[in-house]
Amino acid sequence: MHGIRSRCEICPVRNCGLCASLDDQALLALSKFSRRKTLKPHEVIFHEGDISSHYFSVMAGAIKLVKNLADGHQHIIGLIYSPGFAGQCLNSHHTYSAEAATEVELCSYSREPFDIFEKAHPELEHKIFEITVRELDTCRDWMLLLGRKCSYERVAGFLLMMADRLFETGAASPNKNYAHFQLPFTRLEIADYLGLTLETVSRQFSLLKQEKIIALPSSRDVVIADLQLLGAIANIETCSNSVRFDETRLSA
Amino acid sequence: MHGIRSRCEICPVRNCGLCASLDDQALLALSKFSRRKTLKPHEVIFHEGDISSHYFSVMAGAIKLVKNLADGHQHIIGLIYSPGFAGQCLNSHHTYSAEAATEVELCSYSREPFDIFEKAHPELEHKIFEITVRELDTCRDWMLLLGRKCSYERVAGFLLMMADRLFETGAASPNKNYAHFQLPFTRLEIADYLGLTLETVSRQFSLLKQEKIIALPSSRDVVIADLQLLGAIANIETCSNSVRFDETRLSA
DNA sequence: CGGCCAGTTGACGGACCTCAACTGTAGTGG
DNA sequence: CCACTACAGTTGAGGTCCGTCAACTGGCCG
Repeated sequence: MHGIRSRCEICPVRNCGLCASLDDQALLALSKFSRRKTLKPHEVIFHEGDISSHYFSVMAGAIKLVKNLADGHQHIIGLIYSPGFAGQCLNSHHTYSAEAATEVELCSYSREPFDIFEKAHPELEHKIFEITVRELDTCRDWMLLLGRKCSYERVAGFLLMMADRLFETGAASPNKNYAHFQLPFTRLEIADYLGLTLETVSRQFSLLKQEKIIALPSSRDVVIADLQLLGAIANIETCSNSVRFDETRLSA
Repeated sequence: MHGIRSRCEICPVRNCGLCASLDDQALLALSKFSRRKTLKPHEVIFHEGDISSHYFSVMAGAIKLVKNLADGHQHIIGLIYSPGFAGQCLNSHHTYSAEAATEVELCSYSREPFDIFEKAHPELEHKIFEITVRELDTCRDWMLLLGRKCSYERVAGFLLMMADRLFETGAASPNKNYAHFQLPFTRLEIADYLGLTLETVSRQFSLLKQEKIIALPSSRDVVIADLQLLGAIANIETCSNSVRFDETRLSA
């Protein structure tokens, strides 16, 4: 019991995740049906179609939400970073899969006791509600990207999102015009997130590099040299309106 | 006072919308800062960037959520039918616009009193939470459509969604293999919803018609002749894998 | 009748996908 | 140490789906 208690006290997301809404006493009760897990990249957390038996808090790292297609391709419909929450709240079955995108630390909660606990703690449900609303907002932004933007803009949007992560976590200063980070994804994963192929993603990386908007010391090592310009590209309204340097021009 | 009370009592969504979570007394309190509105198609409910001052219940008809692009194009990121809910719950400003898709009856609530009221009525927040979770689910399905499906599949998916509406509202029997309904949207609106152009939408309608999967007595009057087949097309995993009849084949 | 708008259909070009060859890096084993 | 494999990533060639532009049809209304 004491062990559980102290486990939560040193939790990295005690004050910013789900649990931030709970006092110590409630947290202790919650911890009784929670379990900590560490996963390696690509380990499956739950699978599309499975019965939803647990909820998950992301304490460190990131997980990806995936819809699988019959031909082996997949589409990534969401990324959840720490502090984050995943799980099917109303359905009995999962409508998508989840797997570790990086090395991940999770806190898993058995669904039934959690649901009961949640009813007794409206502040917890409110917290999950907040998370869901934000998720819906980013999901709708992504719909615009998938529905209306060309590959160049999509990749720019993706890199911008990655850079924003740095600022959110305080790992970089938002008023600077550059950013530097390690990509935790392969070109294929990025493609599956952007609705493109890995070749197209690679080409757009190369273009951005040639335009000196980014630099690639190695393929996973991204330096954004001009964040403002990248932002302008990502928000360009239509592809044809944008003045951009494509392969035909470069080869001319 | 009595007028307001009786107004809610005859409300078509009293027992299925937001208010279904409330007893008569709470409903009376809510009605004090609510107002009923009727809008014609294309009337704007709120605009992207505006301060969010109201929430809305959709009592009859449908509204569309829209992101506008600089070039005059727009992308429809969601449709909300009765009974439904719209409004920006956490942000101070709207991140998208909303307008009447059909003739619409709304119930609008001033945001500040509603937020206070909601805190005192967890069952209301729970209801909104439920609606948000479902919205997120359909949003993620739509991401798959936008990211991975070809125009033929998208249009099939759209028509299927329209048909599902009939079954949900009880206007048709779900075990039948056909459906018949009036489209409340122009080809352009459908295109803006599917991330296509109106010409492409029109072509796919024509293809489906030639395949005798649908019939079009008039352009807005859709008869789905083979719902199962339409469903199979909509869920086809990749475009290239699908055996479908395209223009090249038809012209051969 | 003419004007207007929604919708259809055709011709053409371009962006992206497919297939394929190649490079670079890391790991394994002789 | 080098050969060999395996895999991520890059780059090229060619084809196709869909967007663009344009002409045409049909219904509606003054």
